[in-house]
Amino acid sequence: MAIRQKCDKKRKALLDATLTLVNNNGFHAAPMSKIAKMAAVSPATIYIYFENKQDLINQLYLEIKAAFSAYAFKNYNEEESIKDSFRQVWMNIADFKLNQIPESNFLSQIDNAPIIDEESRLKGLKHLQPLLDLWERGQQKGVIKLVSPYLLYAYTIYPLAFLSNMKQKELLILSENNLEDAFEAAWNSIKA
Amino acid sequence: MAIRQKCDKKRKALLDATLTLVNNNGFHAAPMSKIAKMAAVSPATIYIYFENKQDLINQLYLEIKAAFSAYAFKNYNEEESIKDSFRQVWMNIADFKLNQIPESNFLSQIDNAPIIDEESRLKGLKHLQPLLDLWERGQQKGVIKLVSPYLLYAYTIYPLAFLSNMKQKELLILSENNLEDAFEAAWNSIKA
Amino acid sequence: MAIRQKCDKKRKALLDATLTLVNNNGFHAAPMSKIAKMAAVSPATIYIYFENKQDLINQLYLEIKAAFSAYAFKNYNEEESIKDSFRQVWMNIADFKLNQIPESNFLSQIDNAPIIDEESRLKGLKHLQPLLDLWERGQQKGVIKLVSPYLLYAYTIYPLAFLSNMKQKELLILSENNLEDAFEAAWNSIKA
Amino acid sequence: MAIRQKCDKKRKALLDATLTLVNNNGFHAAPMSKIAKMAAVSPATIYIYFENKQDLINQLYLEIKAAFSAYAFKNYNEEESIKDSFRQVWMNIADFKLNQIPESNFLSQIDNAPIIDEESRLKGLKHLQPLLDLWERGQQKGVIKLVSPYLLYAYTIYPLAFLSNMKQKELLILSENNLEDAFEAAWNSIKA
DNA sequence: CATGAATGAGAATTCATTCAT
DNA sequence: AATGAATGAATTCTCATTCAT
Repeated sequence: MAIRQKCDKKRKALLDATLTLVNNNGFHAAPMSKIAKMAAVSPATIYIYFENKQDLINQLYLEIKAAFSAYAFKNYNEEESIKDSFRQVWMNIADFKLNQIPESNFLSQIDNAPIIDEESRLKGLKHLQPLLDLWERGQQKGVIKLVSPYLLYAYTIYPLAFLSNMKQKELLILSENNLEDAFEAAWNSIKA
Repeated sequence: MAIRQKCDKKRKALLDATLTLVNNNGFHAAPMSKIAKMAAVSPATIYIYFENKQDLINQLYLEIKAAFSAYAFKNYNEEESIKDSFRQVWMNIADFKLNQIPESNFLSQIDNAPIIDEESRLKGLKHLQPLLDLWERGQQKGVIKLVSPYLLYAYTIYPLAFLSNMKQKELLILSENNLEDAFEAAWNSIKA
Repeated sequence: MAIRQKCDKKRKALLDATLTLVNNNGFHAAPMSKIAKMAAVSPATIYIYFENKQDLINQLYLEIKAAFSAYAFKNYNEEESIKDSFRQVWMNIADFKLNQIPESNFLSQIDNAPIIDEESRLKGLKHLQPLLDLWERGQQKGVIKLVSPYLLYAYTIYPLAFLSNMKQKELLILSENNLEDAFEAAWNSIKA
Repeated sequence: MAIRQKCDKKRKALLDATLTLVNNNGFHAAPMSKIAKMAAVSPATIYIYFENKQDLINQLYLEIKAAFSAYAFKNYNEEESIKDSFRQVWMNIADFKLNQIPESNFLSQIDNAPIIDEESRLKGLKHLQPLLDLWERGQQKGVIKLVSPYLLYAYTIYPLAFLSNMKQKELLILSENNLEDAFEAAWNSIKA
C-alpha cells in the first residue's frame, strides 16, 4: 500500500534552514522552533528526520564536509606533476572557501567551537586522504618539505579560511591573478 | 580610593570563569548561573560588573585581545632588520597560541562565530597596528611582497591557530627547531 | 464472515502491549507510539480498533475485569454450604491475584487513580453480583454478619491485593497452607 | 545582608497544589504549569524548591507518609493491653483514611502505580515500626496469630483504604458504632 | 556592594491524533 | 484495513535578567 514517503525535500529544507540560522545567529541562537519555521514544517517533524538537535548539527556538518571534499578533488588528476596536482586541489578549495560562503562559514564555526563530538569530527576528516597521499608522494620525490602534513595544511589550505573571511568583510579583493599569487605563496612555504 | 568599591577580584573571577566555561562547553552552554557559581558569586552580582551577557563576552574578548597584542610585541625592537623584527613578533605570537591555550581557543571560537558585535571585533583588531607598520616598511624596502596585509597575515600568523589546535589534539609536536622551520616557511611565503 | 475484517489479533496485541507498558512504566509513561511499536502496528492502526487512548484503556479495563470475574466463579457451586461456596470464590480470586500478576496490577493501578471514567468503573463492578448474592444468602441464614457488603469485601477480598503486592516484592511467601490460613482469617472477620 | 528567604510558604503551596491536582486528574494530568499556576508562582520557581517533577512527587509522598505515621501513633500508649493499644492505632489510621481524603487518596494512587522509585517507597515504610513491634509483642504473648506482619496488615489496616473509597462514593456510611464493629472484625481476623 | 529568590519567555522534545495514500 | 509521515499543542525544564533586602 502506498504511504506518504519520508521525503528528502523536507530533510534538505531542514538542513538548509539550520545552515542559514547557525550562520546568521550562531549555533547558540538557532532554536529548533526557528529552524522548523524556516523549513516550513512543524517542530515535531524535525524529530522524524533527526534524533535531536545534536544529530541535526552532526549530519549537517558531515554533509558539508563531504561536499567540501568532493569539491576539493574535482578534476583531480594524479598523473600530473605534484605541483600541478596540488594547484588543482588548492584552487578547488579556494573556490569553495571563497564562493560557498554559508558552507564555508559553517565549517569554520563548528571547527572552532566545542559543539560537535569528536566522532563526527574524525569522520569529517577522512575525506582529505588523497591530499595527504599527494603530499607524501611529493615528499618522496623530494619536492615537498619533510614536515608533518599538519604543517603543510596549516600553511597552504588553512589560510584560505582567513582570506574568505576578509573577502566577506570586503577588506580584500581576490582576482584570478591574486589567487595565482596566493597559490605561489602557499607553494613557496612548503616546497622543499 | 573609597570609591573603587567594586572589587576587581570578582570581576576577574567572572572573566576567568567565563573563559573556562566557554572553552569547555562552548558559548551556547555557558549560562550565567554556571559562570556565577564557578566565580563563587551570586548571579545578580554579574550585573554589577557587566551590563549583560553580551557585555561580559565583549569585555572578555577585548581583554584577551589586548593581552594577546601585548604579548605579541614583547621585546619588539624596531631597530633590527625587518626579518628579525618580524621573527620576534611571530615567535611571541606562536608562544601565545601554543601556550596560552584557553585564551587562544577563546579567540578562535569567538572569531569564527557570529557571537560578538562588529564594534568589539574592530576594537580588537587595532592593537596589531605595529605589525602592519612593520610589514609596510618591509614592503617599502622591497623585502616583503607587495600584497594585502591580510594575505601576509593569512600566511604567517593565521596558521598558528591551526598548529595550536593540532598540538592540543596531540597530533603534532612542536620543538624549538620545528618552530624555527615553521617561521622560515612563513617567511618564505611572504618575502619578496 | 468477510465482514469481520478487523482482525482480532491486532486488537489483542494492542491490549497486551498496553497492559505491559502501563504495568511497567505507569499509565503516564505508556504513549501510543510505544504501544503501537510493541504491538508491531502503526500508531494510526490503533485508531481503527479504538476511538482514542481513553477508549483503549477503558476496554482493556473492562476485559480484564470480565476475565477476573469469570475466574472468580470457576467451579462455583451454589449447592454447597455458604462457607464452602465462598471458599471456592475466595480461592479463585486469590489464585488470580497471586498469579495473574500483570492483570492484577493493572486493576490495582486503575482502581486507585482517576484514570477511568465512572461509567466504565461501574460496568466493571457488575460482574461480582453472584458473590453479593451469596453473601446475602449467608446473612439470611445467619452465618454472615449483617453489615454492608462493602465491609465484607474490604475484609475478605480486598486484602488479597496487598498480599499479591507483597508476594511480588518477595516480602511474603504464600504456600497452600498459608492460603488456607488466610482464608480462615478472612472468614473469621465476617462470620456471624 | 538581608536577602529574600526561600520561604516555606511557597514550598507548601506547591506541595498542596500537587496533591490537589494529582488527586483530581491523576499523576499523568498534573503538569508543572498547572501546579505552578495553582500555587501562584512561576513555573521556574518550582525548580528552586524541587529538583524536578519526580523529586516533587517523592517529597510530597514522603511528607504525607510521615504525616500519616504521626497520625497513626497519636495517644499511643504501650502500657495498655495489646488489643487496646492496637485499637488506638487502628482508630487513628481509620480516622486518617476516612477524613484526610486528599492525603489518603494520594497515597493509594502512588502505592499502586509505578510512579515512585523504590528508595522513596522504602523510606516511607520505616515509620510504621512501632506497629510491627506491637504486633510482635502480641505474638509473643500469644494473643495474635503467628503469621507474617504483612498478613496482619493486609487484614486489619489495608481494608481501611477500601472503606475510605466507598465512603467517598457514598456507598457506605461509617458511624462510630460501625467503626467499632469494623475494628472488631479486623481484630477477629488476627487474634490468636 | 552583594545577594538568593523569583520570574516570564523560551528552549528542546514528546504526545495523541490525523492525513494521504 | 493499514500505514508511515506529519503535526499543533503541550510538557518538562532552563535561561538571562530583575527584585527585595
